[in-house]
Amino acid sequence: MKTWQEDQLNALHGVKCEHKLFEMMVTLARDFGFDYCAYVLHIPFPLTRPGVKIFNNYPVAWQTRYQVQNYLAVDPTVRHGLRSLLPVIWSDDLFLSSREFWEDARSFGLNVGLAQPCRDENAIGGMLTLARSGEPLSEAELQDKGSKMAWFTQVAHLEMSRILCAKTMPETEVPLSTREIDVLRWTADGKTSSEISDILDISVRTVNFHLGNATVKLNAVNKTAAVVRAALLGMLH
Amino acid sequence: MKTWQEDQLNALHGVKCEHKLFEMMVTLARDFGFDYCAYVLHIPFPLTRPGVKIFNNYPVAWQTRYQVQNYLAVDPTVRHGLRSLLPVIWSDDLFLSSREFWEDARSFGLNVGLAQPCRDENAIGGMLTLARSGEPLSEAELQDKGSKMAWFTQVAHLEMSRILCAKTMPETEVPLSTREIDVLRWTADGKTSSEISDILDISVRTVNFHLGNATVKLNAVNKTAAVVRAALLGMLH
DNA sequence: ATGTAACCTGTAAACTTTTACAGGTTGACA
DNA sequence: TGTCAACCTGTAAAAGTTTACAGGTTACAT
Repeated sequence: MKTWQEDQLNALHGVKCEHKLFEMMVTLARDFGFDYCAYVLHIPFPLTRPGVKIFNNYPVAWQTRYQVQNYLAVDPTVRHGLRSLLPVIWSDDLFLSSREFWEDARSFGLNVGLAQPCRDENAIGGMLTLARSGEPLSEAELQDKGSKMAWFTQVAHLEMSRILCAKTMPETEVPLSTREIDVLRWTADGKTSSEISDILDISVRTVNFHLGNATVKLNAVNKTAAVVRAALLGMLH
Repeated sequence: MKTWQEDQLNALHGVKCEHKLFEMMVTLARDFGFDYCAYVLHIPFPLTRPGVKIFNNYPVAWQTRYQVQNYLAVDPTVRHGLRSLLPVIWSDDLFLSSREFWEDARSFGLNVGLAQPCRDENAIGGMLTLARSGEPLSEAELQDKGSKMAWFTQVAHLEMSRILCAKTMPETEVPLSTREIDVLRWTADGKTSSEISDILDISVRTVNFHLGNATVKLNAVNKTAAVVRAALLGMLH
């Protein structure tokens, strides 16, 4: 194992293609002591059918099985990653409610693993899983690698989400005007158009005008959807 | 300097009081090689007047000066932390647009520092700054400490935000019912009550009933504010 | 058995949002 | 000088939201 340095992470910066980026992550994972590497990206739009992208270098047979059995819906690490930012280590305990899944995974040589979730400024979630067939995780290894893995996850996630956001959600790139942001912010706090017109000292018509423009820019169907998107994407901070 | 171990971070877990927690962070920062430590927590509610909490052990004279001059509004590290998750190192470049502030800070012995932002599941932002008067930051030190600091920040932030969320936003603790979440989710995607009544096969009255209950639970004034809160707080994931 | 949380439904009036229409000013920049 | 982005304004009808009122069922735990 090479010395695992931050330099190697810097190399991830600016990569254009998500597959190329994932290949680099696989190499980093190997240097880090893990044969397998998986990345799950969670784009929370639309909220009722959020997008999930999965990259992994697991055995192809397992990849197929995971999809056929729809294990994504069962996988406790994925559910964990949606609610927490703390790392989890694969264990019998973790897979209590999905024994079948866990046994199935192990039959494909996926014995030892840990997963580190993270978030970015746009409410987009990511989770890096590192795994291997052999050598169990020791306390010493966790001590040494825990924080590095969190950092690896964060850096990889920022790059992945940059690439995939631009590709799948062009509206995140459209800049809102100052007034549009003002009006959305007050709307997010529950003010009506007429209240906002008083606050900003403009007419109700103008408030609705800016709201309408922001709604179009954000590719939303009404102000509620617009304001949720803008808020989650961090445009109102 | 003691060996800086993850164990020490685990000790942060479960602390009840934010001041006690910050004291522990100061100790960790010292062991880590920095005399000064500052933590900024950003609670994005209401969006038009977000809450900011600051903890630091800077010289008292500087703390006063920072407040009197309202440097919070100028401080480029704070602005950076609101938009990015990457660390920044204090440098002439960073403070280009606020030379006065930077010179003032250095006159109080704040010469060397770096800041690491982070986010949690609830859209609450945090930023840890570590600083000292002496020894400049070397490449080797950054290599060694970068990922540890990110992890330190993350762990400290989760604890801080746990403590302060419960204290300042009791509505984050109130659990929403399944139906309330369903209805809020569809609303967040821009569906009207009558569309949702078709989707869930319930009456329009019932949709509005759940929306109303959720609005009260979330301490919001209307469904728009309710849905933004729920979404930012991660309740709709 | 009694309570409790979650769920479900109706009506009506007052208010707010959405969507058309149509028109204007200002300041920056080439 | 012309173009552009950002800003501003009006009216009116249709659709949606909010807030009262008032009533109900079901499942589960003490």
